[in-house]
Amino acid sequence: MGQRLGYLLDQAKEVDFTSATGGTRGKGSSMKLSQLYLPTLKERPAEAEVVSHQLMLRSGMIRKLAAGIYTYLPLGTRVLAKLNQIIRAEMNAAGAQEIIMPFVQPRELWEESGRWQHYGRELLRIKDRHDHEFCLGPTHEEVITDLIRGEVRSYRQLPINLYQIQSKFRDEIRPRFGLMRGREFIMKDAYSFDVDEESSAVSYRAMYRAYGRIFARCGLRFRAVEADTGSIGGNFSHEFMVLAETGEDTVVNCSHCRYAANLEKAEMAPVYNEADTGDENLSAGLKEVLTPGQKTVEEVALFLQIQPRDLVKTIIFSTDKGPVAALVRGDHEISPAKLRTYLGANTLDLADEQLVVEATGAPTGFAGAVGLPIPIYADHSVKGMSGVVMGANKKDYHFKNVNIDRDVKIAGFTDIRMAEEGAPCPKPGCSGRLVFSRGIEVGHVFRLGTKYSAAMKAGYLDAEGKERPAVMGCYGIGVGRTMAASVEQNHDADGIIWPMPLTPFQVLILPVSVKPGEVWTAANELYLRLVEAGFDVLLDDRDDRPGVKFKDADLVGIPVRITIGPKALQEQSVEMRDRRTKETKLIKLNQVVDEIKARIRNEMDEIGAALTAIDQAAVDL
RNA sequence: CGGGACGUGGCGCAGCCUGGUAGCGCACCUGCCUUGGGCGCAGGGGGCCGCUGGUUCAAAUCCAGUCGUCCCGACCA
Repeated sequence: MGQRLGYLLDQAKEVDFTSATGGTRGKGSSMKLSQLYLPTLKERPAEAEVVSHQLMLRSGMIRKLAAGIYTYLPLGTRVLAKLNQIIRAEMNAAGAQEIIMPFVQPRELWEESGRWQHYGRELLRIKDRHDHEFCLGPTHEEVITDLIRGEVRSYRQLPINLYQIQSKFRDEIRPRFGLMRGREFIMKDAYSFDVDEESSAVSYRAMYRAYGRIFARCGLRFRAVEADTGSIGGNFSHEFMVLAETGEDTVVNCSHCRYAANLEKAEMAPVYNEADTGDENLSAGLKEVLTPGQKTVEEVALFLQIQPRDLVKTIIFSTDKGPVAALVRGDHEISPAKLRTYLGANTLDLADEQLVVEATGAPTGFAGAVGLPIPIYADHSVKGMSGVVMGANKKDYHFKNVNIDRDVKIAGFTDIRMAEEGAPCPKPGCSGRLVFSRGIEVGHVFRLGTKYSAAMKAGYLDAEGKERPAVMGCYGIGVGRTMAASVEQNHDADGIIWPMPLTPFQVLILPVSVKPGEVWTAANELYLRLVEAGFDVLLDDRDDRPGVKFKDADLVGIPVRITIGPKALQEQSVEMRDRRTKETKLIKLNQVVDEIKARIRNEMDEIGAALTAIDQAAVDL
């Protein structure tokens, strides 16, 4: 585990955003490709499915050791170092302090929080030689809370915010997609402790803002969205999503206002059942109809010759507060996360067959809300529906002509359906529509409240001398995943395209020949000059054919490539190529430094503008 | 954990159905040649065919078990 300290080693320099040049301070770092451990792959490794995984393997950034466990090679490590540098700068600026907590954690701590039982098989448990039980830390709430409770006694010592950049281990059911979902992965995690909710909200806003700055400084296109808190607990959270076509998550945002949420959480302005079913007579009474073996909405709709929207689905869930039923229109999807939040339940799972039979008296597929003895919650869109079809709680039967208001006892109407693209924005007065896009979750901020501090007795004495639990927040960034997300967002058919702030090197010098001669001499002179000027420079001094070097250059994705060939050199010129735009231009040797500076400044100015926008935006959380 | 697939030189794969000599491309080594987009020619090295057991005169190939890996689902930074 000693190598973990390696994260502290930081060769990457701080990029100076304030300088007019947008360049870097001091001398740049340098490397000759012949000395660099850079095993590139021509072919796609069979194990890699997603593009970031393929490209990071092919470009020699990472190698797999076991399922979901990776080594970072020199180039990957350089990217990590730059990313970590940005994270540290922003975390420190936001008032957090860096620490390093143990990776191996004792069972007792996890029993105190109750998670030794609840965390499940994701928690990798091990025994030492004395048969004492430990786990590999999947997260560090327990350790940090233990640390704090030992030292913090007074409100005068709060607030405090501590963070670390460390490996975590989660024995994922199915690791996949390379760094996107590993079992061992690097995470930046921060924990804040405050005297009360109000102060905790201040800490939260500081982190929210810091996160925005971090991802903006990485040069990534991202969005902060409202999110569900899931099993970590708490009641308020945001996810930071890097936008990429290949993202696993759906990001919902408003076409007009700044509303944004993840799919399971996204709300819609209530739409009441505007579509009357037409033929059905409102006064018609309930009618039982035979629907042998017709279980799904599609089957029943087809069988009865109606539209799915004329049906109401009844879904049974088991929660820590007992079984409940949820009602949505046949053509709608339910969001379990919304229901769980609405109920204030800790757990909510789809009922198994046995519970469905117990609750409804019928096998799955025939559940209905009429006369159902458990609490029933319905989506807004169900309100006022009449003449609809619903399960009859009896095998092979459904009801027709159900009138919700008349026939069903609803415990509450609320928004529990999955948002749909084009639905009206939930913000009052906003006329926008919901738009969907794809994203990769790279950061998540939570307000935890006192869940852990209360359970583990991390309290302090307030001004009145009264013992109170500290109010916590926790804030994570998937560091390796952010790196992968950058590749997902920035690549083309030839390889990676690094954003300037994360790139392992800013400039690649590619002499067409390394035989003694003018080309080679010019390449070396330029190399020294660019390093002196402060750039991070890689020199491809390998004695290979130019084609090989060009292919590797594109694969690895250094943003600026300077090609030195005999013809242009006659004119005291070299070729400068922009990896992103593929623009190529001849520039004079004595212009190279200025041209590269301009190129870097160009990209940094965009980032600067994004930062300004973040700083000026109101954080109305 | 349920469903699917795959383990054959460093990488990508064929061979397996129909048992008998382990093969191709890339990479690697030597020499020549070439030098602006993964050149060309010649020579060469490297594989317990994931592992264990069974069937057989004989197993990469058939059978059983086991381990590993990947994909789809339920979970997550």
